[in-house]
Amino acid sequence: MVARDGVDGRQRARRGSEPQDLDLDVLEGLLSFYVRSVSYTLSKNLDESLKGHAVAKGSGKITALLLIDRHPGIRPSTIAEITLRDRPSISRIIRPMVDEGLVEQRTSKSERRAEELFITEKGHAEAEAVRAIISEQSDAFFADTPKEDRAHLFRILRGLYRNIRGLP
Amino acid sequence: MVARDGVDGRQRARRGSEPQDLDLDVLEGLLSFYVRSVSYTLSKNLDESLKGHAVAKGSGKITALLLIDRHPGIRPSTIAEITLRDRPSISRIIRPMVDEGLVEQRTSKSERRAEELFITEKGHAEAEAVRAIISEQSDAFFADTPKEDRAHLFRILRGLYRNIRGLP
DNA sequence: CAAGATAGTTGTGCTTCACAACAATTGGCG
DNA sequence: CGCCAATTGTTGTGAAGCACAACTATCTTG
Repeated sequence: MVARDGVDGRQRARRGSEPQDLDLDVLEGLLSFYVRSVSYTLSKNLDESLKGHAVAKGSGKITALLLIDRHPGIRPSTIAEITLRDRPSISRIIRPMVDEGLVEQRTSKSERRAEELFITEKGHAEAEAVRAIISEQSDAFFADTPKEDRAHLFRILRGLYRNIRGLP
Repeated sequence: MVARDGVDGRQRARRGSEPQDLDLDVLEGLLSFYVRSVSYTLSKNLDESLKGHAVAKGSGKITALLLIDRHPGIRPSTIAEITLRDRPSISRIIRPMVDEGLVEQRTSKSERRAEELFITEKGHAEAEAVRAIISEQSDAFFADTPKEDRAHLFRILRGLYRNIRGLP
C-alpha cells in the first residue's frame, strides 16, 4: 500500500523514493530506534563541539570528568556502576586523563586496593568549559522543542535510568 | 562530602561505596548520558530477547526487516537515510538477510542501478515474531513508568527524530 | 595463615560504524 | 551522439566502544 510505484506510471518522479512520506509508524513500538537516533546525533554533535578539547570523542570521558570534578575521591569502580560500563572500560578512559594532568590518582589510605580520583586545576577548568559547551549544544538541539517537553524528557529519562540502576 | 569513608570506622559496611547516594544532578544537563544509558539497556535487552532469532544482535537488522516488511520495494539507500546510517552499513546488514532467505533483492526495472527489496514469507513471519517480542519487551521496560510518561516519551523522541531528519 | 572476594589493570576479540575507492548506471549538456 | 558529473550499491580498511577472561595486589573471613 505504501511506496509502491511503477503501476501508475510515475516511475520518473521517484527520485530516491522520498523517504519523507514513508510510514514511519511502522517503527512506532520500536522505542530503541528513536532512542538510538537521538543518542547517535547527540554524541556526534558533542564530539564535534568538543573537537580539540582533551575529552573529545567519547561520552565516557565527559561523564568521568564531570563526576570526578563534583565528587572528589570517587573511585573508578563507582564510575563504572554509574555509567553502566565495566571496570576495564573506565580504566582505559581514566588513564589518558591522568596522563594529560586532568585528574590525579591516589591510592586510598584505608583501602590500598582502591584508587581515589581527584580533579586537578587544569581538569576543573576543563570541566567548566565542557559544561558550558554541553549546555550550549543542548539548547541548540532543543531549539525547536517546547520547553516543557524538554523538562518532561529529562524527567522521564532520569526515571528510566533510575529503574535500570535499581534505584528508588 | 560524598563517598567518604574510613574515618568513622565503617570500613566493613562500605561494600561498593554505595553509588546510590551520589549527586547525579551533576549530569543534569548531560542529556546524552541518560539517553545513552537507556539506549544501551534497551538494545541489550532486545539482543537478549531475540537470541537465536536471525535478526538478533544489532538494531540495524531489526529496523531493516520491519521497514522492508511494510514497504515492499524499498531501496537500501532509503533505509540508510531513515536509520541515519551510511550505505555501506546497510549493504552489510542486508546481505545476510538475503542469504538467509528473509529478503529478496531485485534490480529495479526503471533504474538499473537501484535494488528493490521485498520481504519473503519467511521474512514476514520473522517480522511478525519480532514485533511481538519488541512489544512485550517494551512493556516490561516501562513496567514502572506511568502510561502517560510513556506516551510523552514517544511523542517527544519522535519529534526530535523528525527535527534531526529535517522533516516537517 | 589459607581461601575467597574485590579493585584495578592488561590481553584479546567482537561489533559497530565511518571514510575512501570502485564499477555500473543514469542524466545533463554541448 | 558523446562526455562528464552524480548516484547506487559494494568492498577495503581502520578506528572506536565494549565485553569477557586472566592477572596482581589487597582485604576479609574462617
